[in-house]
Amino acid sequence: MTRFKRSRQRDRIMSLLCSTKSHPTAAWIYETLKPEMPDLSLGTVYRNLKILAFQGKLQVLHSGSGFDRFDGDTRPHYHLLCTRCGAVEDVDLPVQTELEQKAKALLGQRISGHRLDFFGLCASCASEQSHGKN
Amino acid sequence: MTRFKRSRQRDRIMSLLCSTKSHPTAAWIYETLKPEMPDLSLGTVYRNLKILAFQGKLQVLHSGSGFDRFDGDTRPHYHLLCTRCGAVEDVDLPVQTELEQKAKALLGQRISGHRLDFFGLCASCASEQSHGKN
DNA sequence: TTAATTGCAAACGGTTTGCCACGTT
DNA sequence: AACGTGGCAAACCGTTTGCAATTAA
Repeated sequence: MTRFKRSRQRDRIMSLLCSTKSHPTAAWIYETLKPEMPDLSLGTVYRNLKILAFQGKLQVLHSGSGFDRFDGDTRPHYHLLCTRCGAVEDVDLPVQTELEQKAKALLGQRISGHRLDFFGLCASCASEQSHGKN
Repeated sequence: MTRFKRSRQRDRIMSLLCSTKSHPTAAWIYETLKPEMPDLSLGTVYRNLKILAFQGKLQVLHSGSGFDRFDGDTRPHYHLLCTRCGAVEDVDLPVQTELEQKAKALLGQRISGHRLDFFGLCASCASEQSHGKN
């Protein structure tokens, strides 16, 4: 795993990730690509996601709901985790750099980053709820 | 699972959790209690952690490092996730309520909470590193 | 030609669960 | 007596991995 060769599968996984804002799971990527790549295997999806993460071309999101999600947007940004359906939505709040300053004031210079996740309802669950169709 | 009965095992798991700030894993709890409760099983530890979480007597921390950690301190507070050894440390930064206000300004009233984790070195890894004993 | 990549299926590892005996109320 | 709980072991499920065949460079 030192010098990577290109592969159809990896290219396609990356382009799919860049074309969506849905922060997909490995299973969703697999199922989405399966029709156009009938031989694709789930192991290949996982292997390539790992390589792409290692190359810094995607972010892994450990949402806590059991399975990981993957984000083709590698810029630091925050997320909303839907407490109803598990979806992940971007929150376009500027990165709050002062949080790390405050933490450093307490713990010293050993902070290297932070993650901030909001909990609540994604757009679609919120609209369903307000329409009373539970 | 409607009306709980007390049990030796659950009481002990809870008291152990309250006596430590180490945010233990289920496996650590199991191994720590095993000497004094030789018949204890890991399944029982998991079952009781789940019940205690349901009762709101502990917090589950999805650190993202594979296994969950459990926190007997149920007050909202922040954590430092050690990027070297996986340990979890408390960060006594007051809860930043304005973060949710800012998020609500962007997304509307569908935010119900947030979690903020810092990444960096725990106290013990930081001191090892500064002493050059890598 | 050489070494990374793939598909497949088996293995992994943290967590959950079915079963039946036991303990609590 | 009624029913939650415990121990045990098997099942679960997202993810990883060993292997032989394929493919990129």
